[in-house]
Amino acid sequence: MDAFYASVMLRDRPELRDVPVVIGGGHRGVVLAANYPARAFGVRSGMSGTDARRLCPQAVRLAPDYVDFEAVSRSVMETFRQVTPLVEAYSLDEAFLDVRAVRRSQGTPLQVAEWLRATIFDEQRITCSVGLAGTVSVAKLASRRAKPDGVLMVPPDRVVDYLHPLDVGELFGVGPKTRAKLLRIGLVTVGDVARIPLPTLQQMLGSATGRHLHELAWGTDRSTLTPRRSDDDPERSMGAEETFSRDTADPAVISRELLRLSGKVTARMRAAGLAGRTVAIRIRYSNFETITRSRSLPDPTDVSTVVHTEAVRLFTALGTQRRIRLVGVRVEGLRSRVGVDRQLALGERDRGWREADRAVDQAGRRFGRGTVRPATLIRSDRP
DNA sequence: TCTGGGGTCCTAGGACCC
DNA sequence: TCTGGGGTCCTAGGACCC
Repeated sequence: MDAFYASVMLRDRPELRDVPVVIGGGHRGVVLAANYPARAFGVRSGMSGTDARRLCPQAVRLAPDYVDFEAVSRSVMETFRQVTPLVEAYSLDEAFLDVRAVRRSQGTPLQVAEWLRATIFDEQRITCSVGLAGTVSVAKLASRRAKPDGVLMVPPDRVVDYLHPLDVGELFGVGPKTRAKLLRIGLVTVGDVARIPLPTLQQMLGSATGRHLHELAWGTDRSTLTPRRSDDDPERSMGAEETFSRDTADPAVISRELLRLSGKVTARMRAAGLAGRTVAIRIRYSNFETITRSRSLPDPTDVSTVVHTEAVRLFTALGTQRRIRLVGVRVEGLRSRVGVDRQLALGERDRGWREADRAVDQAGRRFGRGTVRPATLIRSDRP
């Protein structure tokens, strides 16, 4: 989708369509999306709200409506699946489709692309762009170049000619750090990188990363898709984090926030039927220095108290008195909860907290999320 | 008043095991 | 007397993506 969040929010606000609009970027926040008029002022997603206001003070600022974004996303993904089941959802607003096998039933890739764009515009009143190519990363590059509201095809025999003049930073997976590293040894274009011997790249970037970059430079990365997370292939991790509106060094406040985040994460895990063994916390100090600490438990858990206790233990072990900007809780090593329940019951390590969680989940489903929560979270005096 | 929140994958070193 | 090679798991950090 083109400027997804902005496009969705402007569907029913035609009067804002031609003026600069920024989604997000409130207090301590970053820009989540900017419409094209705002981009003309240099506003980009990911930039701090402060910078965006400096570049374009007259922009209209809107708060994101994720409920709407998710609804549109579901509908768009459904449209994709009308073409083929081989859809790899990459984010809320982006997916890869393998259309090799649907030529007879649905038409050429170009025809499929135009059908998708027309259908999505009819149903959701937002525009999108399509890149067509033989591999995931080249298709991704092509779609970026097709924006806004366009289609670009890069046939296999034209891939190398297309890629090699580009700046390496354009490659899907090459960010500022890698680009700078390559620049330091005089590699500017994708062609420069392609001509470097593979072992040299691997020595510089590590074996897997080096190989991957080499593939990207020749347009030979993967062409098969992994359609969907399944029970055999669940999410690897789930986490929640939040930036305080004011930095704090108060351990009670931090512990309470860890409790809130642990509850949020484990609720999502329980809803997905997942449990995990490794609890990780993330701490960002006022100077933006960010660290993680993690510990693996003997058995997987989805119990909020177990995760919170471990999170607090990890934080306490830091022994820090520094002011903190952000805390986060993440559970890694997720697997299906099937078979985990019995093991926990035998150990009785969670002493009824599992049942408490279940009751909270049920109350939440019936009366709204957060209806029942730990008493310490009722007085909401987080800074 | 600079710098969100949700993820994935890779690297490197050390412990540990056969 | 001098100590291999292969593998897994754990932890911390980092790069990248939307």
